[in-house]
Amino acid sequence: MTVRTRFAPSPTGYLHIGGARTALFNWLHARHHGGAFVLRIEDTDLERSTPEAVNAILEGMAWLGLDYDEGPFYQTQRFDRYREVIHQLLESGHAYRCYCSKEELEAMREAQRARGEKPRYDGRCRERTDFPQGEEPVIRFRNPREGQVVVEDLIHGRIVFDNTELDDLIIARADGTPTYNLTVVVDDMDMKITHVIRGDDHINNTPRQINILKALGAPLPKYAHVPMIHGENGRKLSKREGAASVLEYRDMGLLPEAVLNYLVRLGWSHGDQEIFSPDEMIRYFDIQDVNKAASALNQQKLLWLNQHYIKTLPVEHIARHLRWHLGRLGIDTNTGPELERIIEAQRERAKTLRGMAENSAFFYQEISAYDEKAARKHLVAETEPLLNELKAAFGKLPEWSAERLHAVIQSTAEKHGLKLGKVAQPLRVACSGGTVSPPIDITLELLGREKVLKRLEDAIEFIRSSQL
RNA sequence: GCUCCCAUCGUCUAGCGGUCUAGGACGUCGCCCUCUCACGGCGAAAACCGGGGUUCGAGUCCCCGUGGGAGCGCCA
Repeated sequence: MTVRTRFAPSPTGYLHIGGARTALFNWLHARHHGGAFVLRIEDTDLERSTPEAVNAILEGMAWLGLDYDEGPFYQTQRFDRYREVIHQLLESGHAYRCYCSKEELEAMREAQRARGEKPRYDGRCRERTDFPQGEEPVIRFRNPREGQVVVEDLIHGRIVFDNTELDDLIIARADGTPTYNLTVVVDDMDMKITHVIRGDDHINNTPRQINILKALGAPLPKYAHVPMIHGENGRKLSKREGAASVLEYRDMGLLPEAVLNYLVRLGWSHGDQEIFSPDEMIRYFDIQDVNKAASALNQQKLLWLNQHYIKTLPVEHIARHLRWHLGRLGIDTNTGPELERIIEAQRERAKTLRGMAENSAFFYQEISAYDEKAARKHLVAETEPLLNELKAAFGKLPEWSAERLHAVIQSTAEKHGLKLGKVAQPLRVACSGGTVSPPIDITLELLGREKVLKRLEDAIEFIRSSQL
């Protein structure tokens, strides 16, 4: 039987890091087995679902490169089918109408809690034969009252639930709309899902879903419940430390390759290997190797991976992403050096593409203001003659190359009995606006003679005017 | 409260009864390289939650405890 997995987010928020990993594992499992990966949007909660969230999910998946073979399917478009199944369940006696009011149910739960019991529906409408007028009933699934449900989880192993722990859950609301546990079951059945890979917060839903599946006479999928992801502090994921949209990771300047690599290593490993290309992930991934314990997010490692990919991915590939980030900063890359050359010069000193874009802005646009501290230290009276001298020498250079530039800087430093840094730093501040840039000779070469001379002139002017 | 899940360095993890004086990675701390920031190189500190079993032998299996987490909605 061919493997079929699905990712079934509810569009009530953005695609966060935990959801992204669930999607990734489903995708990997399907790809590894040459099966199909289905995307299903669980939007039955009309109140909380939004089209923006749907878009964020779709966009996030696209950015990560998690392509699906079928879907996106929307549950709101399948209400007729759910109604049909609910009827079927009613007909076969696997479901019944419940006329209990919300207040009544709340009172019941209250009493159970007071007795130290687990709150659950006691089945008081189970055998009811009268049909009160007025009240619209909900439909409940008639859960078996004896025996056990055994889940053979691919990650956790055997998990056993007593049916007495389960109650008769609502499968249709009073307004006739289906609830989660019903729609999941119907969809997984109809879409012939063979492997349900989801967060382990769903473990407790599994026996209920299995019972419904059995009542429907449907084959049972295999289950794999992946551990949760916690925030940096080891506690529940909060918005600011990763629950944010994966699109925010994109905006932050991360490469999808890095995010994917980071996510796959959260709860899964292949010996001591740290770096995985998508192809390698697909080749080595086995859902059974996934860990059982929750793992905490570690931004440092994510950034390290990002830097790794910035350093090693083909320059043209980085260029596509960097251009996008420069664009966001309002920078037109036609006004300066070739982007690929910037990347070669910058890739070893950037943790994020956004940082790289910011640090490369001076190649394309004028320096709006010198870094204050840097100017105070390097653009001072003592350095003015130095800059003057360099400017004159640069102006006469027969060839504008890093080698020639380096020679000039070197000899200037020697002539004044200075270490290279004493000359390089003022130059750097004058030409880049700050104290950080690629090696000075390369920076100058990339900038071009015209801009360098102009900026030296501006710097000299700056020194003079700040002395008044 | 009840049910279920989980437990190796700060973090991600290797380990699937002997090869563990517990390996790798991020981070941290030294040293080297160096025109800035970085990259890189070398090195160091750092963990089997506790207690009982099983076994010739336990990080690895079982039980209990402790500590985390999830679920218990006419949310998904």
